[in-house]
Amino acid sequence: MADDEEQLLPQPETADIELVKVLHALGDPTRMHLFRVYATGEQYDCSSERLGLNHLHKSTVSHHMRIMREAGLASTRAVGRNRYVRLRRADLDARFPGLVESLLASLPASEE
Amino acid sequence: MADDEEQLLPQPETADIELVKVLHALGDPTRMHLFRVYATGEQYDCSSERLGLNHLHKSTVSHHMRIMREAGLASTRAVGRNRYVRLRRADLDARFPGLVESLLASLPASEE
DNA sequence: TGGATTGTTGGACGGTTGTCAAACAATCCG
DNA sequence: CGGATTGTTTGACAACCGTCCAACAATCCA
Repeated sequence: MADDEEQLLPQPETADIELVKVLHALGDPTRMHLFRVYATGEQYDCSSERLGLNHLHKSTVSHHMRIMREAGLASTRAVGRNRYVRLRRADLDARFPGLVESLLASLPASEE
Repeated sequence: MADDEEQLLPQPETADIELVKVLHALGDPTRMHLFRVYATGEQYDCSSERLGLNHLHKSTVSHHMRIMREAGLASTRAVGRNRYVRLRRADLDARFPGLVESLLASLPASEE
């Protein structure tokens, strides 16, 4: 019954992204992992095995996605049954110049 | 009974500072406020009215100090009854180049 | 149409957190 | 010495968080 389905899930405006909320979102190992994965610039659907979250329940992953979206870190595009998530890199760079870059540079070479 | 009292409270080695713990510590409005205050480079004792935390109980302030110290953000020097706290700027810069700078640049001009 | 797939929502549960208050410890000083 | 000062520790409590499960909704496809 789908027409031309493709909608962006609600997210804060760039100007409304708060640093404390961003840091709170990143202050969790799972979401920090997602941040690193998303930073490749690619998009992922939630169940992608490339996310490396196979040990977590799908509802838990959905929960983390929502936290990151509401913090302004991630953008989610709904297409059919899938959700394509990407890092809001340009928006974050505009609001917090240099932050994402230094965060990525601060990550250990290998996570596991 | 004090001899030549001046001891550094236990804190993680620079190499042991973890990014996720740092971000978790900063993901709280009170500690983010302290981070900004400490970033001036000065030192403060815990009860300083310059901290702008007069609305919080002293034990609560002590609690936040401990979180920041254990995360590797702050260093506390005990002198007599006072605790002189400062940001571990050099250590943080060494471990996470550019991070503190971009965080400070990302803070709103006026907090309140 | 009807089963399979994908993700969200609600509830439940245990663990963590931010806060205050009271008691304590250490220090300073008159 | 003994009271005042400064900060820590412990306990309590409500709120929040990460997780799972079950139920649900929406979509895809045979």
